[in-house]
Amino acid sequence: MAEAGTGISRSAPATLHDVAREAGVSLATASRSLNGSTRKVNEEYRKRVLEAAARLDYSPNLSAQAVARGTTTTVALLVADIADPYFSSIAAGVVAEADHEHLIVTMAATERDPERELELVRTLRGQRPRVMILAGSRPTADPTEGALGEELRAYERSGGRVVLISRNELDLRTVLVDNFAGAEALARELVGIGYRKFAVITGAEGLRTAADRVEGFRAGLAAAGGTLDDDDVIRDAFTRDGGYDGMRRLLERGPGDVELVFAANDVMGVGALSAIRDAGLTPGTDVAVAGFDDIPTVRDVTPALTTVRVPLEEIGRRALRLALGDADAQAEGAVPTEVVLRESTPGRK
Amino acid sequence: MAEAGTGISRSAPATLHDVAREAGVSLATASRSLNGSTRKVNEEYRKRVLEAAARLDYSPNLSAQAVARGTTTTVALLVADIADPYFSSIAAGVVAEADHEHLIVTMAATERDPERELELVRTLRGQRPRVMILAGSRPTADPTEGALGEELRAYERSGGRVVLISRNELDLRTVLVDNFAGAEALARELVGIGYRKFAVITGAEGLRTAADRVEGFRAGLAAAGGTLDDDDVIRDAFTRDGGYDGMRRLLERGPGDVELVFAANDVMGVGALSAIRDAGLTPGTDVAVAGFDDIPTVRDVTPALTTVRVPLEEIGRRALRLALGDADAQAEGAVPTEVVLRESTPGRK
DNA sequence: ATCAGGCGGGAAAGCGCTATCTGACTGCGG
DNA sequence: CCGCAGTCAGATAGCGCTTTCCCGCCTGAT
Repeated sequence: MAEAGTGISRSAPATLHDVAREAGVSLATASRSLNGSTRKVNEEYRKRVLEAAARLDYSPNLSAQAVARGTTTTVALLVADIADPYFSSIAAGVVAEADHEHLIVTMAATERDPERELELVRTLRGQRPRVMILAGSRPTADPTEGALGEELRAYERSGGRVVLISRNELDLRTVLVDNFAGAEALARELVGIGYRKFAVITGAEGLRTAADRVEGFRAGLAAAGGTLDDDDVIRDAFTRDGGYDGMRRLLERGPGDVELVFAANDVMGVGALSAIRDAGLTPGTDVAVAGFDDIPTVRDVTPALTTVRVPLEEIGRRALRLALGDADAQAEGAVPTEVVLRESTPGRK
Repeated sequence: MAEAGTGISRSAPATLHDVAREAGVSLATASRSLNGSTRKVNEEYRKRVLEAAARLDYSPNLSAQAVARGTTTTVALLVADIADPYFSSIAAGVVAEADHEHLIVTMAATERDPERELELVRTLRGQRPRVMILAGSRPTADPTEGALGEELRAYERSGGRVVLISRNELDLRTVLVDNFAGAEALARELVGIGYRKFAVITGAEGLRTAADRVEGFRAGLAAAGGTLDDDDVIRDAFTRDGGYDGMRRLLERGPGDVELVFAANDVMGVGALSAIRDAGLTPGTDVAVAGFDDIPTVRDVTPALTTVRVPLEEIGRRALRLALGDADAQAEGAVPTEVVLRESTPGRK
């Protein structure tokens, strides 16, 4: 077994064949004892196989099993950016649930590039994952959208399950977050505690999630009596730096009479807080800020950020359950959200 | 091809066989044209194969390739907690570099449980990944350590590559972070700007990374002239809540004369800031705080947290390069760190 | 003309498994 | 005492690929 040269023995991992030989049984019996089968195996034989496997440190080759069985134990997860707390929280949920189902998660990052996303879906299809979860919305008017839909449908036709998170552009299973209702509720509450004049910082035009949040916010204001001028809707990257930048631009336009800025997600909100501070103002007091998502950090910034809680990890879990055909997950509607008022929006009454 | 019943045609994905038939060539030629080979294929044939593949929307079955080639394109990544910014930043680096090398990353979370870690390593070995990256240190005196080492060594013997991140307990390739030097430098700088009396909040005893940071900090103080009483070293969970809790305990002991609290990582530091604030004090002014890692959020908390920058994403990239035998990565020593002074430690001179 | 030698397509032998099929052996009713 | 159904180990035919190996063909040197 030892190879000449290095002196370090380099042995290929034990195969089922090795185990069978070591145990003195047939390949079939070894397979049956080690990896469940409907058939019964004599207790004596099974024991011998298990011992042999332990002795040889046997570990079944998942690729070979996948080929033979025609099905894998893999879940593919696509996110925009792994380091973004929004996505890493979702990912944590997916991984936790996958682990529970004895599935393995493979992960890739689209970097918010639709072309890359398409490319990744193509590559990951090669794995024949049981499930494919796509998180993070893409521009509504994306030229590759058709191709992506085509690709995903082909994947479903071949037995795979696709689940989208918070994006229903494509006609596929989706874990829907009620962005509209959440933002609407937020707007009402903010008006309720005395705010009247609002501005919004959001992502690029056409980002579904962002658009829903802004629309919901608008609807809430309309109903409750707040105002939001069209040119007080600032667009920038859907990231922390985008939030910082958007806020800076807003402030540069002169103080104006904006009382509260709604950032379409928390990372932008956090960036906005910093921009306000860097401009020499006091966030909360001089300009109130609210976000969306309730990522872990927002309770630790100062002032703690008012936001709409989205149960991110639960969404990840639910996405996987939905893909696996869990009846409950199917039945539930959009994921409920909850307004969380904190110090970044002190009451004005 | 269409199945009766549902009316929805459900077709298995095209196989290489299908492509070969469609193109009117042999399996071998199809394989050679689609997935590189040393051998040349007639341009005319190659074209026909490529067209046929496109027409059938062929996607090579990676499991089958893995079985046939005896090698995969998979990288396995183990982290303690995916939602923790420390790990998600590292993961982002690994994924980015993997993508660059056309490798696929599978990810699992140990939840900081050594038994689970061992279990996961066993499972993931079944994938026969080319590389296995373990991030996050484990207790030095862990009973399963021997078993883990055994498992990893067996994996290496079978041709795999293990890389550890910031933990060198096991005799394996490691991306080492110079925790000691970083903390030492931090201590010197803090003494330099006027601090004298310190406390530390760190993780459970025996956590290598945490221990190195505390030791380094101590060494720096010893050299520069600061003091740190033994009972001013608080231990708690190595998480945000652990930091909060540790700080709370420290404050409950009465104000004392501690000027600056060094938290062994940023998430603890952020928790500590919140604890200070919740106790009615002003972090930075009443009690200064410093952390370690420079995770993205720390520049957005108030006061912005003084810390030691660790290039987390770069570490992830480097881990993979190291595993793949990149000469540069081999040659480089420990990852350098850099002290970043911010408002949480205003000068006292 | 002749033949060595490259070239490149196709047949087929695996890769490590699972699942179907085969057949030896049991036990039981008639 | 025969036959028949029921068990369960073992042989074997795949799964979707890659990679020899074989062999016909064309080239070009002799």
